[in-house]
Amino acid sequence: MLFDMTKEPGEDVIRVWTRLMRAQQTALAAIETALKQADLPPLAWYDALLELDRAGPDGLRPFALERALLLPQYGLSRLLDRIEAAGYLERRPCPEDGRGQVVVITRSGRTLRRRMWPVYARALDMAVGDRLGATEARSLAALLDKLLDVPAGAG
Amino acid sequence: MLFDMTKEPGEDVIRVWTRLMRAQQTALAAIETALKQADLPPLAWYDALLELDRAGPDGLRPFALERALLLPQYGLSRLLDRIEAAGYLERRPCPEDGRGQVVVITRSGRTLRRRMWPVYARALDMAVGDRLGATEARSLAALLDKLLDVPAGAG
DNA sequence: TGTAAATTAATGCAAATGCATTTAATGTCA
DNA sequence: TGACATTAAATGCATTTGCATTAATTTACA
Repeated sequence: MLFDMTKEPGEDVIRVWTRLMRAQQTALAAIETALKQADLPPLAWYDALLELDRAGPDGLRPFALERALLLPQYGLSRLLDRIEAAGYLERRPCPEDGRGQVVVITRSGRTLRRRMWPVYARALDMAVGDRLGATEARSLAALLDKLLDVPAGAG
Repeated sequence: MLFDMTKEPGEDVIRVWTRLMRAQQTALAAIETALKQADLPPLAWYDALLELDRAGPDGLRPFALERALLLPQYGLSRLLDRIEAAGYLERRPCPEDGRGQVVVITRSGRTLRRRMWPVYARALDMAVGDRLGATEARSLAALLDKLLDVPAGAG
């Protein structure tokens, strides 16, 4: 038999799942609320700007960003539309590939990211940091790691 | 000083946060995909139907469901619209409160929930159960608990 | 009792998301 | 080289979400 269709997730698995959903939702909501109250854009903008800032003046290809942020292709395309319209990034034609583009953060994009960070950081600390000791944080990170997709070549 | 505005989340806190986001997103996507491929409605429908099934023939008030499912008021109102339109629940006027309603699951709602469960369960096991040992699952659940809002009266 | 405040739920409208398709360029290989 | 498959990114359209407001009670209390 290829699959055991009758196997049920145990109590503990369900407990992990419901808490995972709720913990993420709660922390995310706290962070989004903090950003909104500070008149700042949503967290997704921060994530994108951080990647672009790290990438430096050479920028990033959208498909790379797509994978880094775990966004669907059309989702990223439209996120970039909005951030670009606000002036925080530029889309340039890609010299090496006529189909593609290179996305580069602007100066005001870097400024925005720096302004967002303290708000994000404080909310994150309240939602996560303050609730865990150092050992707990390390254990939790390690356990969550097991739920992430196994890197190619492993297994 | 009331707040230390300079405090930054430590490395480990950030690691916990990014993994929390990714683990939840990955597992949720796997479950939603499995449901969709089986031509079943989204997970939110399951959650609502499960609560209503548990509540039995007396049903539940929308504001109670709202809290159980952590949905915003308008979000729940519209989720109920859709599930009701599909015939899986009924909204009845509430005898004790003229403003409110009582939401009751229908027979076909109970059937749908039962049909969804094996699909949900198998996806959940692949995303979570199979990746954790029994001890790990218990530790993870306990650690995630610390991120949930402290019950009233504690602290 | 009568009036203000609070609670329950719906809804109009704008913004975001999901899906499928399209456009344009690149890669493959007979 | 030329046809076919593949990849990069955008977009039309329907669905869903978010926000603010509204409508209809019910509760509080002066």
